[in-house]
Amino acid sequence: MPEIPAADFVLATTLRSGQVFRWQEQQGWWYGYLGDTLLKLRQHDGRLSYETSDPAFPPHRLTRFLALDCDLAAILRDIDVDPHIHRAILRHDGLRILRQEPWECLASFILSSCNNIARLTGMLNRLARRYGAPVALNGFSGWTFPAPDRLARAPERRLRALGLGFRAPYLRAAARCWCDGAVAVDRLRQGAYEQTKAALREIEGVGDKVADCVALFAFEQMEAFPLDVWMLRVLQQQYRRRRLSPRRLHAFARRHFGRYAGYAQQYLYHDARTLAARNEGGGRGSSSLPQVSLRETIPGESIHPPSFASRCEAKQNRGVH
DNA sequence: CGCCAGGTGCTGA
DNA sequence: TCAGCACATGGC
Repeated sequence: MPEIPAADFVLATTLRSGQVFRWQEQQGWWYGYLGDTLLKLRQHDGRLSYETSDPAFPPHRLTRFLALDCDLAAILRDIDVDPHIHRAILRHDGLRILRQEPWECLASFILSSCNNIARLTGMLNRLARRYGAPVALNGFSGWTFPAPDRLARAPERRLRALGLGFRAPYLRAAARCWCDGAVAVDRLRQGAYEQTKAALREIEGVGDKVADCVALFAFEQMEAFPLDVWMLRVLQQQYRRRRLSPRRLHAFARRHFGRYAGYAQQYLYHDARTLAARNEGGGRGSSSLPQVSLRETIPGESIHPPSFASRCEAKQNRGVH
């Protein structure tokens, strides 16, 4: 069985940190995809054992995907600028930002909007089963993620039937864009962050947040700082930046953390989510992060404004019957 | 059963 | 530049 060195790295933390959604652990092995290759990984003693469905799969492709060629310690030293990020680093050291296949990354994060990871995983797997290709490795079998031209041709109602909801037309539009060659994929890795993000935002259905995710997780733009509801809460509560619009929060975070802001984001994001999970068992709203909305909670105020999602539903219900 | 989920595009001020 | 709104659905 092939192996590669994997120092300063924690596979499980990395794969569970919300960058990828179709990897799963089974009997001590992690199964997932890199492009059309099915991979099987296990970490032990600072090394990584792996098998693949592709006999010609070169080891350096795995090294690249897992970003094992990066000096993680140096990156973490660079972003370790305050007590909050320091705590997150101590808790999740070994988490690395992957280098994903751009198309699957883009599609995944388009579908992530107003969604939770469990359901997103289901949506992606249903898409793969319906439009992808079967692939197997030892006892494990699955489907590769569909190429963009397959999804560009898929009727919107078929996509909706897979449970994509209002994201279906966004995904289709992005698939068309991708096929049309409207996206200069090769350039996105090279250029400056602003250029990459602007190019991604040209795609219909891609806004600030998804563009930052794809820039960071697929195009090695380490200063990209995806600002989702979790990070909004972190910045508002831990960093006491209330009353700032999302735009200004984003600018603050990039300034505060610098050239590896994306790494800081990922550590803070993962820390907030695992903290929330830890608090599930205990009190209800007693945990530090949940319950606060986009805009503001005034210190000492007992009433929280309604969250984004509940406001969405209130609107909907009003229109019913 | 109600709350929430790694948002985006459009509109009007 | 920013707030408010519609958009659909299921996991927990």
